[in-house]
Amino acid sequence: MSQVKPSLPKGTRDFLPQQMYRRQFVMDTLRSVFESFGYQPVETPSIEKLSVLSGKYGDEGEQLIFKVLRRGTGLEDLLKDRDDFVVKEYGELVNEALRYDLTVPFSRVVAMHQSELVLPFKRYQMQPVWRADRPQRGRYREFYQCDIDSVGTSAMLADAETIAVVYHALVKLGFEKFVIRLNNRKILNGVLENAGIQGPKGDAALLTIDKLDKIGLSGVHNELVQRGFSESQAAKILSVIEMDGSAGGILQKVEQALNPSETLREGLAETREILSFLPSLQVPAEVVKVDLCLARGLGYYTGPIFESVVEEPKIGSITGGGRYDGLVGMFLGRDIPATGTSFGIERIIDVMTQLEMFPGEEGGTQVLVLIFDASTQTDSLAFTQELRNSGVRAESFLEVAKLKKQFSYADKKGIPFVVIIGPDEAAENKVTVRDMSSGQQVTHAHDNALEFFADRFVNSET
RNA sequence: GUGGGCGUAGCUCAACUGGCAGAGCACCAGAUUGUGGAUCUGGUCGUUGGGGGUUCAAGUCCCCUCGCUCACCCCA
Repeated sequence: MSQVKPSLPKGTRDFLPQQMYRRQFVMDTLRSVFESFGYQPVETPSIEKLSVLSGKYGDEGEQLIFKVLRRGTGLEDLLKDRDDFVVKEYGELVNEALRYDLTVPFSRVVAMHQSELVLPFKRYQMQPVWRADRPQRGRYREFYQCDIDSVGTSAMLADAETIAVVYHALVKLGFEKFVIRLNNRKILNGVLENAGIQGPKGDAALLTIDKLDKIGLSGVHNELVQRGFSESQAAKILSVIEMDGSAGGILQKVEQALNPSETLREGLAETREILSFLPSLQVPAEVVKVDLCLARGLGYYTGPIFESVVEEPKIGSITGGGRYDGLVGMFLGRDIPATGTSFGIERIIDVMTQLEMFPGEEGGTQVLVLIFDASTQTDSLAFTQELRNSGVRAESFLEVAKLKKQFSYADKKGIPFVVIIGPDEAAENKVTVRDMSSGQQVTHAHDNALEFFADRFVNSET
C-alpha cells in the first residue's frame, strides 16, 4: 500500500483526549443549565436542501455556504447526453449544502413538525456547522455551535429567560467579569427613521453602527458618510448612539431626544419589560447593559437583540442572539414568533483555556491494574472488573509486558493508582496498591483494596 | 476576494556567500530479571511538500504547482 501523507482539510481540527475533556466539560455544563430551564434537545442532519438555506444569510453569507455536489447517478445523468460542460443553473450541479448555522434548520423543523411540538417550544442544540470561510486564528471551517431557542410566543419573558440562561450558564462555567449587551431592532429602526433613513440602506447603516467599539465615534461617522449618508444623518445617528448611563437612563434619554414613532415606542417598551423580569430571574442589573450601538450582523432579527462580552481577553462576543419573528414564516407562510441565542462554544473554550478556568479532574482512568504475567492475568482482569462494578474508572494493561512499561503507561496517562497482582499477592488473595504521586506502596487484602478505592473515588464524589 | 509569512525525521526546529541532511523531544533497548517520573549509554526514524530548470554539485538559486498559516473583508 502506498503511504499517504496524513493531513486535514483546511480549517478543520482533530480533538485529542485532553481537549475533548475540556469540550465535554463546557457542553455538559451548558446542557445541565439548559435542562434546568426546561429546554429540550434536538438534532438535525448535517446536510440540508440548498433551497432551505439560501436567501437566509445575506449575500456574504450565501457565498460561505458549503455546497454539496450532486452525487452518484444524478451527476452522471446530467453529463450523459452532453458534449459540453456548460452549467446553466447552480441547481444542476448542487442541490444540497452543509448546515451553516443551527437557527435556520431549526426553523425548518418547527415548520415541518408544528403539529408534534408543544408550543411554546424550547430547544437546545449542539452540533457542528460548516462555513467555506478562509480560516484564521479562532476561525474554522467546521466548528460547533450551541443554540437555545423558544418558539411560539411573543412574550418578552422568553427573551428575558434567554438572557437569564446566558447569565447562569456563564456563571456556572466560572465566568466572573462579563457584560450582557441588550438592544432592540425596533429602537435602531426608530433611530434610523429619525435620521430619515429607510429600507435596505438601513442595513448598511446598522453594519457601521455595530463597529463602534472597533473604530470609535469618528470612525463610525466617517464610514457613514463614506457609505453615502449625509453629515446631518450621521450626526443624528451618532447623537443617540453615544448615549451612556444606566439601562433605564438611556431609554429615557432616547425617548426624550427623538420624536417617538410607533416602532421606537414598541422597542422601548419591550426593552423595559425585559429589564423588569431580570431581578426575579436573579440576573444582576449591573451585568446587563443597554447598548444602542449593538446591531448584530444577521438580517433576520426583528426585536430584542443581545450578546455577552467578556472583559479580559478582548475576543469579541461569546454569546449572541435575539428575536426573529419572521424566520419560521419563510417556511410556513404564517409567522411563528421565536427568540433565542447562540453560545460560541469555540470561543468560550478558548477564553477558558486562556484564563485557566478548567478544573483539574478530567474523567480519566483512576486505577491501572498491571498484568504481572500470564499466570495472574485473569486475577488482574477480574479485579479490574470488580473495581468498575463498584464505580471506579479502572483498566488493566492490554498486554503481558514488562512492569516498567506498564508503570510508564500509568505515569503518562496520569493515572493516580496502580494495582499489582503478582504470584505472591494471588496466592494470598491480596493486591498491592501503589500511589503514583507519593510512590508509597501498600499490600491490602482483596476486599479492603476494593473498599479503599470506593472510598477514595466513589463515596467522596458527591 | 485582497495582502504578507512558511513548507526539512512522528513533533519543535537547525544546516554560512550552493559543498557528506543534523539536534532536541518522542519512540525502542540497556544501565535496574517485582516498579513510573530524574540521569546516563546505545539504537530506529528522511522522496528536504510535488514537478521542472541552472550547476561538477541544490534543503539552499530560478520557474511552475500543491498545501499550511497570519492579517483585511465578514463572522462564531
